[in-house]
Amino acid sequence: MIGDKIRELREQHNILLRQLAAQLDMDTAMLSKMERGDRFFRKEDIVALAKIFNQPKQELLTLWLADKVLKSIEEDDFKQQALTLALKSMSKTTH
Amino acid sequence: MIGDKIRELREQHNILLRQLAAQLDMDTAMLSKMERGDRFFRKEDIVALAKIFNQPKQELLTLWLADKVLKSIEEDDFKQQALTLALKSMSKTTH
DNA sequence: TTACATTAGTCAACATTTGTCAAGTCACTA
DNA sequence: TAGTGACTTGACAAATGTTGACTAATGTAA
Repeated sequence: MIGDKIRELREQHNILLRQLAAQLDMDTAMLSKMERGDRFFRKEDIVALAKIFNQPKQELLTLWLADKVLKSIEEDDFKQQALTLALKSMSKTTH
Repeated sequence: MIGDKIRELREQHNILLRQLAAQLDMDTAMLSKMERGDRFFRKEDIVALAKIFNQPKQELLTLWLADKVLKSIEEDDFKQQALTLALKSMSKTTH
């Protein structure tokens, strides 16, 4: 999800994995895995990427977080209800 | 959240921590922490608890999962948007 | 083939979570 | 007051998970 987005942006900008990886100071293999959803981006990387591609930081971070959420409940049924419940319980405590 | 629920059920049934812990084959200290939200229940424990207290499994698991979700995004802004997004992206892929 | 981009696999270092134990608090009451 | 039972807490090691670096494999175009 966030990986797809990053790949899309990278391709639009005609940048190679290796080049982008260099900009983020990470291993090419690592970035490949991240784009493919095998590994997670670090938050700082997302921020850096927003800058590099001139995207609203919040949009990318939201995508990234949503991935994290989905991963945390991977295997389960009840996902939907749990998310809905989490959302509800959040709006109670967050002003 | 799920912890509160379990504690509530346990007290309604007049069972001691130590007794319930024994039924779940775990340390009393552990169960205490779980009820108080310091530690996570394992999924199997929730299932066992549903049986013990004669509750709909799904209801308890949903509470439990929601806790997991909330924990996975603890520190962040964008929580709400991310959850909403996760929810959306889920309903697309889940039939 | 060669050259280059990407992906897959492995592994140790590091981080997080878990379970256990002992000591602690609290409320009650002999 | 001291003793008891229920529960909580903190410290720690063991178990488990995650990360990044590296190398090997695969794909692809010339």
